[in-house]
Amino acid sequence: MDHAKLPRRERAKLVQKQEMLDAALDLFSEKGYRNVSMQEIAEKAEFAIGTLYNFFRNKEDLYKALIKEMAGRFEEALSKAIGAPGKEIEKLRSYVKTKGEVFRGNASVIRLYFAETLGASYNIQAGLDSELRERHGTFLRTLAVIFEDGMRRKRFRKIADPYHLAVALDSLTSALLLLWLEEPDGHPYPEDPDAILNILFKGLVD
Amino acid sequence: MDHAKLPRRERAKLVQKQEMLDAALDLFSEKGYRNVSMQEIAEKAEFAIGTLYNFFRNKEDLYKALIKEMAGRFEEALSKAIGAPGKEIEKLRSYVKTKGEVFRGNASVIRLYFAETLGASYNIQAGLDSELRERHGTFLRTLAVIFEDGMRRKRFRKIADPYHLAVALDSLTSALLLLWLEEPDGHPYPEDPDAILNILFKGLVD
Amino acid sequence: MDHAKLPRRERAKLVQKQEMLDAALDLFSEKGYRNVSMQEIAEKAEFAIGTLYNFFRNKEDLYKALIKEMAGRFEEALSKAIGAPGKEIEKLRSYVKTKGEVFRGNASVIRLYFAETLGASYNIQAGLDSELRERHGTFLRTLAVIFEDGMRRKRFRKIADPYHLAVALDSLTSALLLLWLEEPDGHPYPEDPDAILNILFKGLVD
Amino acid sequence: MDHAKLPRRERAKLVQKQEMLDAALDLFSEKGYRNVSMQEIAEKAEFAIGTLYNFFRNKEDLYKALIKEMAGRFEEALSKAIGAPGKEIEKLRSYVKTKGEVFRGNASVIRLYFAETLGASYNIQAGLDSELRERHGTFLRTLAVIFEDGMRRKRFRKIADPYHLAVALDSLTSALLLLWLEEPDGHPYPEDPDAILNILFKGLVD
DNA sequence: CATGAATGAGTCTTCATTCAT
DNA sequence: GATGAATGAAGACTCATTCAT
Repeated sequence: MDHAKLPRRERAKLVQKQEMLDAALDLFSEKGYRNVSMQEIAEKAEFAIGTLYNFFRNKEDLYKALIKEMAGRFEEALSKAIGAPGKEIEKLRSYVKTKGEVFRGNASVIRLYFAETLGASYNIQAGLDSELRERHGTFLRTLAVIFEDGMRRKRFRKIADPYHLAVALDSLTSALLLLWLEEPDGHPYPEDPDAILNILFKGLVD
Repeated sequence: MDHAKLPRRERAKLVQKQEMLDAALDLFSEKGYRNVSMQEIAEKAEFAIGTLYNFFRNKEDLYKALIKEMAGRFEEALSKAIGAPGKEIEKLRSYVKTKGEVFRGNASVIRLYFAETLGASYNIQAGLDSELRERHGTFLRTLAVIFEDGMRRKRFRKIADPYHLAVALDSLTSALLLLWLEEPDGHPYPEDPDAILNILFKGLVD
Repeated sequence: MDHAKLPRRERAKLVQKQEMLDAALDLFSEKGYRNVSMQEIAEKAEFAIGTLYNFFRNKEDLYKALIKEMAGRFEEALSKAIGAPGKEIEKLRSYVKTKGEVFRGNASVIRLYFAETLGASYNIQAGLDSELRERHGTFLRTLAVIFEDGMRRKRFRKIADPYHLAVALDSLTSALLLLWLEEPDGHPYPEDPDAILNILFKGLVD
Repeated sequence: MDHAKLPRRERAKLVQKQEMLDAALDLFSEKGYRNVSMQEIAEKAEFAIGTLYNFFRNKEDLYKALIKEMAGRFEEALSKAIGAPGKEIEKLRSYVKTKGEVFRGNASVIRLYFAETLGASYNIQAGLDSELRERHGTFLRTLAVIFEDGMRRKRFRKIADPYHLAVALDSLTSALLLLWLEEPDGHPYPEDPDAILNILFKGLVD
């Protein structure tokens, strides 16, 4: 993120690489891995195809770098959101809010992110897949800890397994974002985090 | 759905078509749309490739038929589960239970189903996509009606938008099934539906 | 070699395959393995490139088939030449004569044959290489047996290791053929086998 | 050949050029012309690829320089061997011995040498080819002169065309060296030159 | 003068689709 | 109506060569 001190040559290379990744992200987001050719990416990024191959060993390599970067960016933002000091409830509100902001600001790539994250990718052999799941699992556990903390401090009732609660919150927000993605007008992602959180906070029958 | 009365010739054709769809489902589930060739499907189904093309106009056509059939089968089971007469709570329990059973019994194809259903498919142009979403939307609205009914009959508290509740339940169960899919031992899908439903039924803070 | 009894379909396939091999042989002979593209071969054989790949798994496969066939044809002719009953001297004469005939009748491919046979091929990984050498080694041993027999029957003097004599005759005839290949007029391969054999038969100093 | 008197700058350049040729020789010997990239050569020689192109106009140019140098080195040694004063028989012994020594000391490049020399190179268009053959032809004629001299001085019987005898000796020694190259243990190149020369010196039947 | 990033033509290979038998 | 051989467009990747720094 902070390349300020690199020699000019190195900085230029990073810029180029980013241009390639950006072009690739746009195309993959729109059409999916197998429906985008290296030629296309090169053209969109305004480089020769050979230049692409000077930066990435092959198509898969480029894709992996892309997904990792994207997933990293997203999860960093979310981790930061739940990492700030404060009560558990505030962390959850921050999570819901940030997730909405981050994803709405990157609409074009969310589908790609979910495609890789939700266990439906046939594009890449082992490796990326497992790494991504690993990371997502770690994040879920961090989220679970918040529920756990809340329970220990008697702020939350022990209504369910904390990990299940983490999964519930994660999947619910993702599902709402996907709905919004399909029909931005029909299914707005709520501005008020509590509109979502109340599903967990308040009981239907209790 | 009911082929009993068709002339023998017609019935034989349906059997053949089903054999092709079965072979295709196996392969697509395992490797994804683009990583399966028509040749492969024909071989697995033990037909000549030309015969495949007598039944399906092209690869995409075959795929669409497949996904529709699969989604139809799944949603039929779920619709039946929530359609049986009974209290709302029982319907929800039945939904959670049935979803677990149906999906665990079709592990190999769930990934494919989610890939198409969760908004991450780049395989097929428009058409299937929207139809599938339409159906899923319809199902969600049916589910929402249950929450609405419960609220109207004062069995559920009005803690949130019924549609959001439907999305919540749908996404939560799907997420848990996906976790189970990745690590069948580490993340079992709960036998007791209430272990999941309590997340909605009982409030964390209330 | 004898396809007369095959069903018509099979025979047609063999004909096609042969047409491909013939086109490939011409091109490889002229330009070498790496300087010939599959596209070129397909065009010369008047098939689509895909058809080529229906007959040969890949370029290497096609090349191997080609070299094997060619080497087989050549060595069969030579084996036959030295296999006919008769005195050792007659066998050697027959060998020298036949080698001249066979190779002069296939001028365009000799270079390719020698390239693969004389240990100078960088085209194909292991496999062909060793198989070809194996066959050539076997042939040399058969040739050596003739010298051995001659010695045992006191028709030849024991002037050297029979295997060395086989190598000598084989390499000498090959070298003369290569000279003739370069300059057909300047270096005719002798009509009279004895012009060559006398180098072995009569001693320079003895 | 003798660079001692050149200005320092010039001498340094020659050293660089030689380093490039050495690296290239290693690689070409191992993998063949088409299977070695300029990048690889540059890396092995520890120069930038651009520098390579400052010394050689293109890949073919580099290859030609290489082959010429190598062939030159080999034939110089052999010419020297048969150029020393002495009886014809001694010259031939010296040739056989030297050829064995030179080639055994350069095992890794012999294949390359034979590939270019034995008429099986498809790497280089016209030019090198003919020059190399020219030189080899010249050498063979020099060798033939020895046989001729021996005949004129009644030391050799006139059993065959002197040029054929030269070809015979050249090809026989080469063939034995190639056999040794394939299986250094199974086919040793004889220590005693007469083991080879006797094939020419003593007659099988006479 | 050395450097090495950029270029893009050229190559092998796959596979959906057609159609003569 | 079934067959499967033939087709050729399309795609991933390589590498000799150039040229701005």
